Amino acid sequence: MRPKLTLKQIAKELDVSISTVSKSLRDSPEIGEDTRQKVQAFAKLYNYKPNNIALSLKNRKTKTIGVVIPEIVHHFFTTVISGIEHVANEKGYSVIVCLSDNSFDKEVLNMEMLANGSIDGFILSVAKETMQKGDYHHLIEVVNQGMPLVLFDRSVEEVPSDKVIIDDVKGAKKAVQCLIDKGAKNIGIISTVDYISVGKLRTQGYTEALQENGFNVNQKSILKIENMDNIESEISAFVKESDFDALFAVNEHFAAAAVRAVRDKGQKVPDDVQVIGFTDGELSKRFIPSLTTISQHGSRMGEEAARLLIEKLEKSPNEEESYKTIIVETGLIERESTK
Amino acid sequence: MRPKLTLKQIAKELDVSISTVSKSLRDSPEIGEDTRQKVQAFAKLYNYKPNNIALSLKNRKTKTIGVVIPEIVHHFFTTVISGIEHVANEKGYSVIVCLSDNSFDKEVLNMEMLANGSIDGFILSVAKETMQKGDYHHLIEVVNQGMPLVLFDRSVEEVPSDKVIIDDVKGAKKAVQCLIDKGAKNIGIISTVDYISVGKLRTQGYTEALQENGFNVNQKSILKIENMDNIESEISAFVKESDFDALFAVNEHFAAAAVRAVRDKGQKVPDDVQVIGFTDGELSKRFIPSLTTISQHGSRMGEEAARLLIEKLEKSPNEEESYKTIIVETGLIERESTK
DNA sequence: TTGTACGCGTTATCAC
DNA sequence: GTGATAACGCGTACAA
Repeated sequence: MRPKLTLKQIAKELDVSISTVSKSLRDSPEIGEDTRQKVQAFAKLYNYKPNNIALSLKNRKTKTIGVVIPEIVHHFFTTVISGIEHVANEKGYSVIVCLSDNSFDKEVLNMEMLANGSIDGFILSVAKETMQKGDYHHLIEVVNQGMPLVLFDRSVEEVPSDKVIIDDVKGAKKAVQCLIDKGAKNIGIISTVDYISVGKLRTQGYTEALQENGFNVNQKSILKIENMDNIESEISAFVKESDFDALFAVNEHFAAAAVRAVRDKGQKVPDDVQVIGFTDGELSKRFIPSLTTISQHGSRMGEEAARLLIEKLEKSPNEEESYKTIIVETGLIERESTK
Repeated sequence: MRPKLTLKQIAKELDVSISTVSKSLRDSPEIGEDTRQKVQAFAKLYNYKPNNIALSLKNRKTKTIGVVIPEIVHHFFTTVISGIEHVANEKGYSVIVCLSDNSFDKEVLNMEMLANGSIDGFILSVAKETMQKGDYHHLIEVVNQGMPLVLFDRSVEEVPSDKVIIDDVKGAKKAVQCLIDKGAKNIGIISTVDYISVGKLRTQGYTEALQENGFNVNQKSILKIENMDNIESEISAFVKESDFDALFAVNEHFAAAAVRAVRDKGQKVPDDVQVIGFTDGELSKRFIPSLTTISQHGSRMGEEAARLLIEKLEKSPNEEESYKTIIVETGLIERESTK
């Protein structure tokens, strides 16, 4: 077992001073050709790499991005991570991923842990419980400390920061309009409780789209799901209750469960009931029937968020502060679950 | 904007020495009651937290685990991350996640980046390209440097390290036996190319199970898929070619595509053709018909891997070296895609 | 051309 | 009881 090499060891080995070694490796012109060669050869031979921790301490920069997300099982979040990773690595940054499990306490804890020097900036999507409480002082705290923060997807207005979101209202309208265009008359929505911003906004888009097309909005056509534990039965009951000819689900799990509920009721998708989802994941693609959906471009959101963060990290500190909000366009992917 | 507080600043503010502050905060008995109170009050008020980077440098420990996985879109890997996160956070460790994108070069690069002081140990699943090349010297290198490494899922014998794997052969046999027990006579397997260890082992299990039951093994009943890009058409052609009454797929994407291929052929699942998958993900659960599958317990694998790693990190260095291999049992989850 | 000294933030050891 | 000093590994301004 051969432990990592340090400048000090090289210096001792070659019988020169530490700074000579350091300078040689950084190709400083102060150092003579021959010593430089010698040192570089030695370093290469024994595969010297500077210690990141020491560099971080010295430069007050870790070249690491902290990502905090509510859960990783939603395919959407994994695509976001993938996008973040992609541009981060490209620019020489590492990515620390922490899961809040949708818990306020875990979110706070994770952020404290990371904020104490481990990272240069945050990319975060707010936990469900945090939105429910409406308590954002841990977020505001980090930006006050001068640590850049980019919020994505589940964003909150109260926090002054860069944001990467999609236009949920517009996306939802797109979905509902699509259903209407295909002849739907009685459209139900399967959404989340209102304190989840995206659920609220998508419900709003649904409502607006109906109104703009001269439809009535019936509260019985709106299902708001609180937790993911037994969505099957909730959705099944909801579908049985009314005579829908189309359903709009705010995520792909809901959409898949909706299809099942329709079939359990003895109806067919898309012939009797059309179904449209939100977020384009593996499930939507592989499902039978494959699911028409509003695509959220998770990896692009991740890329944008990373770009935004790194831009802020690398700009000179005397530039004036300004917060951007990037709205990633949604798309409509038509597949088998609509006519 | 208020930057982070350091010991030095507290010392200056309170007009005492740095070491007095440090000791006070660590409740050292050498310090007088009143100064200690004063310092602690001040630190609490301004929310002092020691700088992780400085601690890492001092302690030669980062309390961070590096996880390198081939891809994150496979639901299996996300559950593993989730498991790792879980026990790591519990024991005060952070998790850095890096994606190799199944590329040898990215795997090497990521590992080098992390190995230079950023982390205390690795949890890794080998990239496809790496297995193909059979070049593991970057892995061997890190263990030679004394950095603990735990391999999971796609493990390789050549590397001396702890391992967390499932018994792929046994799992596959379980799947095939299940099909045979349910009356299947002509079973096809949809697997990956042989250099992916799990694909090879599961194919082996398939073969053994058939032989043990007195069936012939027909090479035309074995499909080995190289890349995920157009599995649909490959699987469709494979299914049309033969007259299978059951299919065993080595992951859930293959299984879902198999169901579709069967239906395209005009047959029904499970009535005409039974289908069984491997890995229990969202897709298998939500699919219609829901998919019978061999469960891989990804999050348990992650937990075991993290436990193994942390155990090694925290044991005294003079203990003798030994490598454990933990085999996580597979389970059979029967759902609608089998009779 | 090379080496010395300092600082990043922390803790441990030793001196006062 | 309190404070100065060294050390972790590195880079750099400055001195020789």
